[in-house]
Amino acid sequence: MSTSIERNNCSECEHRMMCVGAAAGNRDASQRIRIERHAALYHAGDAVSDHIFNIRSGSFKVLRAATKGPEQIIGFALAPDFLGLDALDRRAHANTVIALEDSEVCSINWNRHAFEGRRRPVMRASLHALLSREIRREQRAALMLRNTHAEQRMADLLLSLSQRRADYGHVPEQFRLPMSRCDIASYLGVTAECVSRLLLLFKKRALFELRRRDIKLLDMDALHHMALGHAASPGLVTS
Amino acid sequence: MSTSIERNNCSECEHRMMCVGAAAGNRDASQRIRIERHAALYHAGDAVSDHIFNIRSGSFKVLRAATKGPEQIIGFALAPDFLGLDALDRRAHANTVIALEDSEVCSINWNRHAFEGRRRPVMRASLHALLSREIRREQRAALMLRNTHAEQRMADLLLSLSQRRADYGHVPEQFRLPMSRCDIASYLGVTAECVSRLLLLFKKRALFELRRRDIKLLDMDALHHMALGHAASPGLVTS
DNA sequence: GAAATTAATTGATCTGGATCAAGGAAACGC
DNA sequence: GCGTTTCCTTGATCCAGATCAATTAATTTC
Repeated sequence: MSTSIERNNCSECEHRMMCVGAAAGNRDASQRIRIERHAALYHAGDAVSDHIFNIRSGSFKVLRAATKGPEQIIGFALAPDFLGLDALDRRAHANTVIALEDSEVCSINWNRHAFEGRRRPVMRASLHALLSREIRREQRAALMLRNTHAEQRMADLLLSLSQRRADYGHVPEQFRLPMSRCDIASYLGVTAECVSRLLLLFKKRALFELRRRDIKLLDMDALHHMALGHAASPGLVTS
Repeated sequence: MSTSIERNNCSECEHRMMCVGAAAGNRDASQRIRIERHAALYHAGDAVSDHIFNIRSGSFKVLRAATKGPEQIIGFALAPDFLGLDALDRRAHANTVIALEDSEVCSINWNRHAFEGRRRPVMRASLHALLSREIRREQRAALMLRNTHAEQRMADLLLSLSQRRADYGHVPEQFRLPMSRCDIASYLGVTAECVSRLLLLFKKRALFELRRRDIKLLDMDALHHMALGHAASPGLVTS
């Protein structure tokens, strides 16, 4: 459960096209940080530095230390997502971020690059864009949660994960779920039992193949249809 | 259903302490816009100008034109909230914003003030802060929706409305709900019937007085307790 | 101000998912 | 390797909230 830090040369970084750090054109804009599975990038209550984090590889869960009972997962972050955008004006983080697998992030001093120097319009535009996009992403997540049927939520999550892989240039229909069933349940606002049964049901309907955490989507159209709330067929119990 | 526009002098504006427009110190940074009840500030699909909107009086509902069925409400906005923060990097709005009562907003050209001139650190800091805060607000809304029990969600909404009034310097326990039961239902992700029954139940438990849309919170502690998921007593049916 | 809409309430029934309760299967520790 | 822990699955029951159906109360409209 340790982290290691090293210098990073943004101008040679493979992500420079989509990274604010690189947009600043600054060679030492960022540090690369390695985080082991189950380790935290930061905890709720930790002091906020002027840094945001860009995921280079791996995945994370973002969670709120629950007032009651178990942790509540408020999101999953995959490369090339950003973390820490919700705390730019805060002294302490409100959420905890845990690596779901061995991961790497770039740490970017946004404050320095946004304000220092007289003109960095690209950089600033990127930061505004990032923040605005993050707002839309959260809105979308909330929309998903207003679906009363767990089926719709699950379909939405799977498609979202698939889409994000596609955006990153990976094959969208086959991947490994980095999170546990329990994490999925918490994110969707349902119980773990419900997740288990839903996955079984979806498998029976041949929407995907699933073995442990390896999934291969077979019928994306049906998933899309389902995510929009058109109940496909009977329910959980019936089949 | 019309809107009227007039010039606004930020330096004399009563909201200048909490407004980015005023932080820019620019006299003609903003326009004041009056919007009648039921009129739209903007519709999904409308072109995005370089403006964000600061609510000076009144209230709005933010909704996504639903793919299926009726509209889905993704949020309520009250003075002194901002609108349009989710579209800074977009050409078209994704959401529609409708006034719940006759309202006034200031329209602020953020792009101009963020980039033009060589130094407006306060202004930029404000915009970043606004965006970051909006992300946290959305995260909080999503957290509310992960509560499986409608009771918790309702309690959370009422407290949120109350809190926002308190933040704005108004009396927190007595106010008028600007939105319909139907809007509340959509926002909470439950049916209108459920909202109606919940309000009745809460009233029976003496958590508040309610006549039409005028509410007076009596037991804020109980509401807080409930919002955290500690079921107060029996359920909807029993009492 | 009466008719026509629309919003809100109330009741009865049904069901999806929670909850309670065991088992089984990987991963982890030594 | 074996035991331990954690994760996941499966079954049975129950209940909160959806759905269907009607009635009542507010707004609009003319």
